[in-house]
Parts: sequence; C-alpha cells; structure tokens
Amino acid sequence: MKKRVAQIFKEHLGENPPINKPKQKEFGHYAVPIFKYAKENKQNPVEFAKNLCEKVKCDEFESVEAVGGFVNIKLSDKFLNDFANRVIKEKKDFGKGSGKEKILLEYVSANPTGPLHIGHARGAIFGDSLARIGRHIGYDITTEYYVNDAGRQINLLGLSVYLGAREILGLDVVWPDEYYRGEYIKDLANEAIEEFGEDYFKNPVEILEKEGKKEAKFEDEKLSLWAKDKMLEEIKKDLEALNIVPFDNWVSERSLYKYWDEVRSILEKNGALYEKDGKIWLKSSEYKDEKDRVVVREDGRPTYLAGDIIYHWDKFKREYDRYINIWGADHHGYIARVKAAIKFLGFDPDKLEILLSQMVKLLKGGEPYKMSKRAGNFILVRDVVEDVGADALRFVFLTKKADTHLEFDVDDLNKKDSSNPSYYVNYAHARICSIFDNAKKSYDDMLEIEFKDLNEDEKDLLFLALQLPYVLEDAFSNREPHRLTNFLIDLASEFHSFYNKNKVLGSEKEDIRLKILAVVGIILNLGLSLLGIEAKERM
RNA sequence: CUCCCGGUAGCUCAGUUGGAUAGAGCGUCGGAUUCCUAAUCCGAAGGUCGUGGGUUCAAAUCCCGCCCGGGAGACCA
Repeated sequence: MKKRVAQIFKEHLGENPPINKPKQKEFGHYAVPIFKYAKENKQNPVEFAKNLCEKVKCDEFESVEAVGGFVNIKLSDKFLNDFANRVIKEKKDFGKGSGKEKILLEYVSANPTGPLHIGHARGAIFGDSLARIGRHIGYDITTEYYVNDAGRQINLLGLSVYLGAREILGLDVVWPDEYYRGEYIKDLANEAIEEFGEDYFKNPVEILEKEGKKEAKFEDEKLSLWAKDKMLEEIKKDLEALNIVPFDNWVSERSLYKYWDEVRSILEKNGALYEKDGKIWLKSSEYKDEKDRVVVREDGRPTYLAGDIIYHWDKFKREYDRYINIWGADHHGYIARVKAAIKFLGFDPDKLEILLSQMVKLLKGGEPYKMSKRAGNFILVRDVVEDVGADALRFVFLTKKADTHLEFDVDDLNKKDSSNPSYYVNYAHARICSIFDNAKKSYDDMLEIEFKDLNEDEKDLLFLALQLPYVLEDAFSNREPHRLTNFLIDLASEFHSFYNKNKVLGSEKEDIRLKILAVVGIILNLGLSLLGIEAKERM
C-alpha cells in the first residue's frame, strides 16, 4: 500500500519520499513531509505542499490536503476494498512471500546438563518467533540446535548422577565442590539405578584435594552420555511445552571433533595459529579481539573455542546466505573471537549475525529470584509454563526487545485480565468469532460485500489491520519480533474501542462492518500464530 | 581498565529508522452494562525523554564528552 503511494509521489518529486504515519488520525492515512523538497526548490514549505497536492490528486486517494509542511492523504473505499478482499481470500497466507535469503538460524543451544531455565526460554521464544515470521514472508530458514555434548560439563553431569545414585542407595558419599544440584539429578539417579543396576554404583568416587578445592576423579563416559541423552529428551519436552517449532537440525559438538585436524591445518595455512608456553593460540587479536585465545591446551586437548571453530567451519561449508546465532548476553565476549576464526578460515564473518538475548529478572510477589544453573534454585521453564501457560509467557517475552534487560513478576502473569496482554488480544479475536457465530456467517461470505461510505472509525480500524505485511517485514529485518506483538496489541485495542462504540449486528452497516471485522479477525489470528500463540475462538 | 546493554509518567516498558501536541499497560481518581462476550470501553491526573555540547528547516531518535544502573572480560563449558 505504502509502495503505491510512494510511486505516485515519485512522479512529481523525482524520488520516493518518506511516507509517514500521521501522529493524529484526523490527518489521514499517510503523511508526506515535504520540507526537504521545499528547501531544494527554495519555496515556502506551506506553498510547496499546496502546489504538490494539486499534482498528486487521483482516484486512488479520497483526499489530498496540505497542512503545514505535510501533504496528508486519505485512501478511497475502493483502494481499501481491494486489499480487504485479498486478506479474506488468502487468510493465513496473507502476506506470504518467497525466494528470499537462505538463512541458518541457531538458537537455544543450552547445555544438555539440566532442564531449560527461564533465561533459555527467552532465547527460545525469540528465535522461534523470528523463524516463524521470516518463513512467512519468504525467507528460507533452517533452525539448528548446537548440542555441547563434549567436555567437562558432561562428565560433571555423569558424576552428579553417580553420586546421587549412591546417596539413594544409602552408600557413603563425599561431595566435591563442583557438581550439579537440583531435583532433576535425583530423578535421573533413580532412573540410572534401574537402567544400570545397583551394583554399578558400588565403587566410591575418589576425591582429590587440589588448591584447596575438592575435585572428583570420575571417568565414566557411558553413564555421562546416557545422562546427557536423558537431559536432551527433557529439553525437547520443555521446548515443546513452549510451543517451539521442532528444530530442523541437532548438531553434536562431539561428532565434529573428528574434523579438528582438517580445520587446524586450514588455520595453520592461513597463519592463524602460533605456539607459546606449550599451548596453541589463535591470533584473534588481529581481528578486534582483546587478546589471543588458546585453542589447544598443553596436554593436547582442544578447548571449547576449538569446538566452536569447527562448528562454524561446518556451518559455512553448508553455504547459507546468512547465519544468525542467538546467544545469551553473557556470551557477548565470544563474538569477536568466533568472527576472527571465521575470517581465518577464509569465510566472510559479516555473514554471521549474533543476536543477544538479555537476562531475565524474575520476581515473585515483588521478591527477586536469583537464577543459577549450578545450584538447584533456578526457575524451570516447565514450572513457569505450568503456572501461567506458554501463551502468556511467550507474549510477555515478545512485547519487549530481546536485547534489553527484562524484569517481570510471575504473579502478574497469573492475572486473567487486561494486565495480561495475551488475554487482551485473544479476547478481541474471540469476540469477532462470536459475532460471526451470532450472524451465522463466515468470513468468505464477506467477499460479496463492497465497501461504501466508510466512516472514520471503520477506515481507521481496517487500515490498521492492513498494515500487517509492512509490520512483518519490519519486525524481521530488524530482528525484533516484539514489533509484531505491539502491533497486535494496538489492533486489539482499536477493535475493542470500535466494538464499544459501534454496533455491528443489527446496524444498517452490518455487512460492511462484518467485513471489516473479518479482516481484523484474520489478521489477529495470523499475527498470533506467527508469535507461536494459538488464537482462541472462545474465552 | 576494556567491551556489551540500558537510563522516557509512581512501576514495567513502547516509540515504525530524523517529523506535527511524547505513547501504552499497571497503579491512582471519576464514569459507562434494557443492546453483538464488562476478560471490555470512556475520561482525568501524571514528563526538563540521565546530563552537557554538536549536526539541521526539524533530535527521545544521529555524533562526541560525562554521570548512574546491570552484565561480560577463563587453559569453564
């Protein structure tokens, strides 16, 4: 819609002018500021606007007016009718595009050492909605979860389960300083006893004192990997509870290490590595990193960074137009070194976009919750979902920008009133469904209706609903799905207001108003589904 | 010390890429239901957009300095 308007102005101004939304509805649907053009032509802005009005008048605009330095435009009924018919015909396909960039989107990638906590949920919901929106408007998106199934934390998981099992069996246990706590370890330990038998746990774990810290000597890959697989199943369940579209790929860190020699030789060939103090370092400081990083330890084992380098090498070999990673904000220090590595591998680091999802501060009854993965007192996704439902949680997360700190009280999400925006938007949708039920009509019946003599309220509501495609483009290209959420809240608000002011059924404009509501209903439904929320037909 | 994020109404946050009188929800106060779902609506009060400069017809928005809050800075993953 906007494009068409810009086109008309271009004929007279020589370029596409900015097309703005007027601050006040009375000014019309679109406003074009002409200050810049007036200056170029050395004319008074007010005069210039008046002259321009005469030039751009046509049947697609109901009115064109000059107010101050702006040209304000109102669209005609016919213009709006055409777009409304498209919405009603296409329904959930409205605004669908195709043939855009091929994108690899990696998100969540939480360590498989415990269930998802509320911080993970934010990244998960953010990535999922981004993928849904992007796919709708025509991006070819592959979603991926990187599983850190190698290294110390997996060993620690196995150890925790082993010790947990011994405790359950009444055997003596010496706890080291580091191990995973929490209820889920106890559950896992119980399962492990069933799976492996009691005898499996009869040997005590040796504890070594090292620099004043108690460290466990534990090497049981079989149990560790078993526990990891169990945790992955839990994580999948948590993701499902959040209504996350299943990931296309699960990439295992462990499975990638076999390529290390190959990747290492590429790095060496490109002069990225050097040896110092018996370790091998990456010259990441040549590319904006603060200092060089170790990739191989003295004992010859590659570090976590090495794993990440292999992973990104693998990603870039798969040839996407763009790579998007969603990381927790606490990982921002890794951006520079990973990008440096990509550069050293001979790929273009600008193709990798790293989005950070900031911390969530959870309150309950005004009291802060401290989250920690190691200690057992973090907030589990499943608890919150059970408490308030996935829809409400998704909605709250998606009303805010992902890269800003967010604070909210779980108690607020339990309220089933307008303080809970997901109810507010759903209620609007349910009301529309109810009106159509009462009218015994379907959305498709509305295609026969032609708009005429639309009043301001009707036009405003319809016009707002028709902004959806523009909002989707905007939300995706800025990687800000919250723009869609806020749009839906606005639309619901506009509808509720309309509803209270204007009778639909039984009025002489019943048909026309029903048609407008059909458009609003479809847009609300579509918008919610792109946020991963099921629109309710009844409340 | 370096880097990242933020500072907008009492609280939680938007602000469509630089436009007209600064926005919403919650909270406070006052109203609306013989009628399509009151889980809703209408109205009022509430602001030096952290601060100082710069850029221009125009700055909450862009640039620089400073102040305050949060986070990150591993041979951990």
